[in-house]
Amino acid sequence: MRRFQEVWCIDFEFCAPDGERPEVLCLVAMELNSRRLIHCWRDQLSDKPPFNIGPYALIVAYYSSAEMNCFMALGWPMPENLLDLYAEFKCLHNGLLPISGYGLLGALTSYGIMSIAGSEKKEMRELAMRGGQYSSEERSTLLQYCETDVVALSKLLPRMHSTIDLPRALLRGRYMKAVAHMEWNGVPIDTETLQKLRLYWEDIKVQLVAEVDSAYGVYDGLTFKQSRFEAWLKLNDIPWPCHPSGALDLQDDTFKEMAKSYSVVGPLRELRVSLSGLRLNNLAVGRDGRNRCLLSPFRSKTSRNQPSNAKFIFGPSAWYRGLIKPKEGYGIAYIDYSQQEFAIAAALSNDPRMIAAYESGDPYLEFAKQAGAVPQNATKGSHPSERELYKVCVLAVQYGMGAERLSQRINCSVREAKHMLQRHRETYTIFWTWSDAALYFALTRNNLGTTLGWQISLSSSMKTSDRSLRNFPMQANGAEILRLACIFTTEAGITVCAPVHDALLIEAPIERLDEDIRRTKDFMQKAGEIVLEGFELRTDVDVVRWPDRYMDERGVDMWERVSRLVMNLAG
DNA sequence: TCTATATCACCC
DNA sequence: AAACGGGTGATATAGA
Repeated sequence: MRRFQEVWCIDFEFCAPDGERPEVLCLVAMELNSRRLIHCWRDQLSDKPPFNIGPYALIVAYYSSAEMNCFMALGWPMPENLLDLYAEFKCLHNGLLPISGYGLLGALTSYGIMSIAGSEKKEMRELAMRGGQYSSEERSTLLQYCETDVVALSKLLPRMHSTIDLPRALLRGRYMKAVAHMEWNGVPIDTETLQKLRLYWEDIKVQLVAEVDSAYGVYDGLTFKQSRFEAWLKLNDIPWPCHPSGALDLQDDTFKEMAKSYSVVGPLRELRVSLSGLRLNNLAVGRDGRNRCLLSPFRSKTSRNQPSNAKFIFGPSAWYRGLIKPKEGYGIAYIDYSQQEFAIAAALSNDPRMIAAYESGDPYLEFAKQAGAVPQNATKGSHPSERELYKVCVLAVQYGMGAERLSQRINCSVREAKHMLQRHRETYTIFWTWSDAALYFALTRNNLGTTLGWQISLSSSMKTSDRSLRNFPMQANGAEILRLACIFTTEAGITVCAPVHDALLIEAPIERLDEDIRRTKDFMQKAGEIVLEGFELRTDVDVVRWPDRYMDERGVDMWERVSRLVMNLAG
């Protein structure tokens, strides 16, 4: 901290309706050396911050993506150095489950710092979210509350600072700035179609149920009644698999299996699949037609973002992505890492055969070759089913799947599944030795971390499975890599609409799109090289130019089906 | 009628 | 004891 002449703890109050950019209400800031305190209601804020944000100043905040969004709303440049105590607290206590959570109050509790009650905080947030005009009394209440958070921060920092790894903390701070950019940009949505879907969805569902359920009578309105289904099964003399609890097993897989022997349940299955999902009402789309929501950085144990599935366009089934559509004159590109976790495993373990498999361009087929399951000259076209099996096997290993489950998954005997998993062990012995060592390290040190310092601590109260620990380096380093990619791209002025775990959605005017894709791919590769000591990750890209819409291949059928029904209903 | 739990759907 | 990593969220049913 010595290098900083000024250390400013800051907090904004703001109003941010679903899908909209924030509207700033007020700001409180405190400089820690001089204890200088600044209070500003929104009308007192000019076009630049009332404090130093240059190279010798440190800006400290809790969940700073919100503060950076406020900077953007005010047209302010972002601070050079940003320290986010939320990210740091989460990193330091990840896996330890602090009793009051990972919010500011949780952090304060955890360090024994007194502050306001959670109920009061909630009340104040509600007052801020109300928006509109505020009486002078309300203004001073909000400013006062805002100050309590700043005072809390000023107490929290000295308690935490000796345990903070500053260079890496500042890197996480840079990511929070990138998050603000992405939240600010949002994803372009075809609002006309969205509106129609919202308008007619209930009718579509009713129509679907009416058509299909007349033959079964198991629906009550739009809800599937387990008890009625049970009665229907009895009536038709169909034995149905049950859970250990005795309840019917209603998984789609079970329906699929049963439909093979009892074709009469087929249409019911299709109906259930169609009705599942569609929660368009919560999708957070602003008046400007952009899908915008909290990305919730660092929320998962592996530090991935965890935005709300209901609000985020990449949350629900893939067919919803048909709603993503660039505005006139623009194009978008979805750029994702090819087999990212496999590559990370290869790079970190330095397993030569695994590296060779990745570098072949088709790791799954190459694994099948290395395992002797297909001839050396096999191709994706000549051995599609074998490739698929070995693909599932690779993914199974990444998640620590056992032979039992794998055999169900690929429809083979347990013996055969065991054999496949065994071949993975034999083919990638170096990887397995490394994975064993990582697990041993984690269990003896009660801690496991990434190249750039994200860590999980093991506690007796929250036992972490071996499978989680073995998977951690892949997933958490993958998250680090994507964070770096977000930092590089946003700082270079590329419009990033959203991060999706191993992918970025970017947007550009059509004439600049190819150039921005090229630059993004370069940045993504560079990000991988930093975390993986020079290992080169590949990326794939899907490009869409106005007036086309984005379409995920898994969603084509459902999209077309829904579109047809909407068209009929709209007349 | 509300809440907790179980189960399921979906994503990477 | 079970054995698929990390998640969010809707829904059905059971229990208070």
